[in-house]
Amino acid sequence: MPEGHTIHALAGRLNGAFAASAVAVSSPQGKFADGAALLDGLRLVDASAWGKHLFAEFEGERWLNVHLGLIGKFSVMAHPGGHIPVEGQVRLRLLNDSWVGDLRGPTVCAVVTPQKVDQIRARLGPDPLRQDADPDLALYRISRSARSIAELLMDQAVLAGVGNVYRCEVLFRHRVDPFRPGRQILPATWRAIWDDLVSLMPLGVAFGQIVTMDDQVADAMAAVADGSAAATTAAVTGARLGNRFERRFYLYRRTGEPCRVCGRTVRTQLLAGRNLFWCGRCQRGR
DNA sequence: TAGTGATGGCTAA
DNA sequence: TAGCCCTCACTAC
Repeated sequence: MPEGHTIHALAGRLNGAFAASAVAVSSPQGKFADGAALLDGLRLVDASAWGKHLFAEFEGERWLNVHLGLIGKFSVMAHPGGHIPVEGQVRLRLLNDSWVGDLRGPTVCAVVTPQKVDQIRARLGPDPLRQDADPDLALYRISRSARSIAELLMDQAVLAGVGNVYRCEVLFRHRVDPFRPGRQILPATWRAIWDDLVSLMPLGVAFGQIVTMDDQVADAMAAVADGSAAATTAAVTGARLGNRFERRFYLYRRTGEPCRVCGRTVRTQLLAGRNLFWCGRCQRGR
């Protein structure tokens, strides 16, 4: 489920398991053998996320850059010691005395220089999950574009970390017509969308699932406020996440079903190669 | 049990 | 625009 929240949660898990320790790095599959050799035995300084990119800094200014793409998985689990069997195509394995991290099916897995890290970050838009994000930079790009707001929200150079689910759901939450050109989006509308993402996406990180429906959002926020989320602990121990809330959205993958607000049939259309879902009645004129 | 689509994005053409 | 990565939940049979 790799939208940005997944990668931020992953960075946290990697830090919890490996930070400040020397890590045995290998490539059981063999495709990353050269890169693994460059990192093997080095100490992990810090892992962080920017949008859907993961950056893990090792000592000696060597950075691991991972992008999960659509089907990639990176599992981080506690292990009892001894031999840990390899299952499937493990591109990268991180290992210390207590933890094992197995990466499968990524689009990107590379050792890069600090300069390259800067280069990748420079081409990404602001990430609602980062403190240093500047929403005005995204607005600048949106307000000068004739492309639809639905396309712009998915363009990682405009906004980093949002994928198809958050895109569909946040446009509905603000009743914005997904086909409206960026240049016709009011700054106040953009600001409301941004602020909403800043509220919603940390819930995705905390619970390991995308939560966008008002009732679930309220429950999730209450759980975070009283400290009972405990998702970080669950993540580090390898417990299964994403089961706390029923998987339920306003629109995403609900083609043909009634809109939960007005009852009109949820529509879908391929836009820039991805399925867009929207309500033709609720999302008009904004 | 086999088949399919997907919460991406890079790269070659 | 199509292929690649080659996982995993879900569906149809």
